[in-house]
This record gives sequence, C-alpha cells and structure tokens, in this order.
Amino acid sequence: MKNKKKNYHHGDLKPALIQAGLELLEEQGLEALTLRAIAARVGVSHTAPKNHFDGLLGLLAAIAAEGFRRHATEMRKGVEAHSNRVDRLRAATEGYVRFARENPALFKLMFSPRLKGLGDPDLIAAGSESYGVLRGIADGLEWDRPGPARGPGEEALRTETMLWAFAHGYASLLLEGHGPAQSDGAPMLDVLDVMPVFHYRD
Amino acid sequence: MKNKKKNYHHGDLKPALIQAGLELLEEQGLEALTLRAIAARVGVSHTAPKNHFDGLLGLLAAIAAEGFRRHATEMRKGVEAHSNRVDRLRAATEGYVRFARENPALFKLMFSPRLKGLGDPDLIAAGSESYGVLRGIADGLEWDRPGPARGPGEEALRTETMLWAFAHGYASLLLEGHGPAQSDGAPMLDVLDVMPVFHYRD
DNA sequence: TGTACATCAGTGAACGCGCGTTCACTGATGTAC
DNA sequence: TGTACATCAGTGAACGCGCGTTCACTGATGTAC
Repeated sequence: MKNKKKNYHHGDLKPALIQAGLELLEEQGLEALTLRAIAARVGVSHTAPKNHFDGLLGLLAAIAAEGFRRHATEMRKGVEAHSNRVDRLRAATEGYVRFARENPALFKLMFSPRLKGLGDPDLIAAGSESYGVLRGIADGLEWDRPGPARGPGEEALRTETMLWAFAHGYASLLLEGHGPAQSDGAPMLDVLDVMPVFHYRD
Repeated sequence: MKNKKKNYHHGDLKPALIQAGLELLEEQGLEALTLRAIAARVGVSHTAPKNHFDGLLGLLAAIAAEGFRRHATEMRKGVEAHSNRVDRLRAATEGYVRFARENPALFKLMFSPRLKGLGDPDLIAAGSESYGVLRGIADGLEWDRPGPARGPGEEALRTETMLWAFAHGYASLLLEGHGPAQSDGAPMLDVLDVMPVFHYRD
C-alpha cells in the first residue's frame, strides 16, 4: 500500500515535506527553501502543503523545530560519554559547533528572525529543549570570579550567557567565513582550544 | 548650483545612494534594501545606480564597507578613553556590541554571506580595519592558561578567536532575541558583566 | 567667444522571472445505515 | 454486503506582486579648435 504507484493521496505528506526541506537545505541552502521547490521534491503540487501547514512560514517553522531537536541530540551525544562535569560541558560546546558546521543552512534557519516572531509552539518548545541542554550542564559552573559575589541564580545566568555567546559566536564566525585568519584561507583554531576553562564551585 | 531644483544630473549620486541605503536599513531593515527602494529615496530612477555600482550587490557592498568603517570607529571611540590595556579591551568589546545594538540591520548586512563571496576590495579593506582594532588590542593578552605553553603568535590568534567569538555571539544573540531568559522578555546581562577576564602576560 | 561634438548620467517602458496565494475542481477514503 | 454521501487531500490554471535587467533614448556637461 505504501509503495503503490500513483497514489492520488500521498498518505504521509506532512513528514515527507519536512524531510524534503531538510534535504533541500543541505543541498542548496536557505534561499532554495520555497514552497514550490519543497513540494516538487516530494512530487506534489505546490499548493498541497497548505493542507498541512500554515503557509510557507508554518512549514519552515516545522523544519526549524526538527533542527533544534537534532541540535539537542547532537549536544547530548557527546555529553553522555563523560561523567566529569567540566568534560561534559566541553563535549556539549563541541556538539553545538559540530552541528552548526555539519548543518550550516539549517542552523541559519533555526535562528532566522522570520521565525522568531511567529510564536509557533512546537518551535518554541524545541528551542527550549536545545537551550536546556547547555543550561543544565552549565548550572553550577564558573569560569572566573571577577567583581562582587553573586547569588547562585545570577551566577548561573551569567555562566549560561557567557557560554551561549561564545559557542554561538564561534559557530557564526565559522559559517560566515569571517573568523580570524580565515581571510587567507587558514582554518580556525579548534573550539576546544579556545573556549574558556570552567571550574566547579566547591 | 548644488541646490538648484530639478537638476537632470544629481551631481553626487554615489554617496547619496549609500546614505539612502543606510537610512533605509535603519528604518525598514535588511529586506527593504532593493535597488528600486534606494533609488526612489534619492528621487532617481531605479536604473540610475548602474552608472555607479556593479548592480545591487555592488551597492550593498559599498554600504557594508561604510558599516565596517563606522564599526571600527565605534570601537576606537571607547578605547581611546583608557590607557590601561585591559580597560581598553573591555571598551572595544563594549563598542562592538553597542554598534550591533544600534545598527542591527547594518550589522547583519556586514556579515551577510551574499557579500562575502563578492571579493569587493573596498569591503575587504574595511572589514580588515574593523578586525584590526580588536586584534591590535588583544595582542599580548590572555584570559587563562590551560594546556601546554604556546608560542606568542599562536597565543595571539587564540586570544583574538576567543574574543571575536564571544563578542560576535553576544551581539548575535542580542539581535536575534535568542539570549538566555529573553524568551520571557527579560533583558540580557550586560556584556561587560559576562565577558571573560583578561590579563597581561608579564 | 562661439560652435561642434563626444561623453557622461539619468529616463522610463518593457521584459522575464519566481514567488505565494486563490479558486473551482476532483479523486480517494471513511462512515452511516 | 452494498450504497449514498460527507469529508479529506491533492490538482492545475490563473493571478498579482516586486524584483533586477535590458534597451533605446535624451538632457547636460566638458573639451577641442
């Protein structure tokens, strides 16, 4: 039944469109992600997605949500191989950057301002899941102690902010080709060789 | 002569187009930056820019180059107020982020992949000028000493990479509204309260 | 000082393109009886 | 077991939109003599 030729109804169009979008992103980049191109890849008319998504933006949001879920998985994968908390943090950071390197167009889509204003619940939940990985690991860690003492809540937020800014910035520079020394084609220093050293407050 | 009404020739069209582009960016964002819109703002037909720029991309490159020059200026402004090297570095970082906050669309254009592949010499030079500010200030500074000892060249590259990743990531999260705690509308922690502490190697 | 003429800078109509959306439709499926 | 019918999912032609580019043109300017 599933492989019957020439079904008038596709039968599984919604996930098929998301999958096609992910493939298109990888092969042709963010600008190629149009309703017509995605539908054509599935072999369906370009008006068919309207039955499953709220226009192009709805479909893009679903693709981005899947991206955040994979992003979270990529970070967790490295984390679970370590028990030491600092090692776990380093593995998560490495996963953050690895995901961006291996899925550059998807990474850009995930952080696209077009989707931010949409308020799509699935996308928001997936984003929180991804943020939660870094957040959970960073909690209780510090990397230096400048300034006055802080409450544990503020200290945690500070660590998260530092870590996200660094990981996100490293990934962005990498994708944009704007990193130090990259103008002459040299590779960027490895992220683990550059990231701050964190320690666990006793 | 300059203010004569209804001049057939504009007389100063090239810089006027760049200025109009900067204003459009500020008022309507990156997506509004089309040949037609820029030309209309100057009061000229939308084919006129062809006489001064190599199509839309050429004009965008000129606008981005002006952006990098202002970016460099913004960083230098804070730097010159301090003599202590660590303070100078912090001021430069603050300038980096302030520029992004005050010119979000221009900042995005400057790092747009569309322009990276263009190879426009003026744009490359302006980018290098901006990079050079952080690079010059970061040289000789470190923020910790993990791992084996390094040569001074590699250590400098490491400091630059760390600093750019952090500043660029902080600015990006800020613009995208994806920072920690921002989903519930809370402001991000100040960049200076979050950035790593650098010290000067004796 | 005047004239001829080449060059420069801007015009505006037309073009082709790809986009998302709308709309009337139709084939397939599921359900009530 | 069969039939009627509502609903669902996909079709394909048409539409309007804004875009950058092309093209023949024209008004203004500068220069040679």
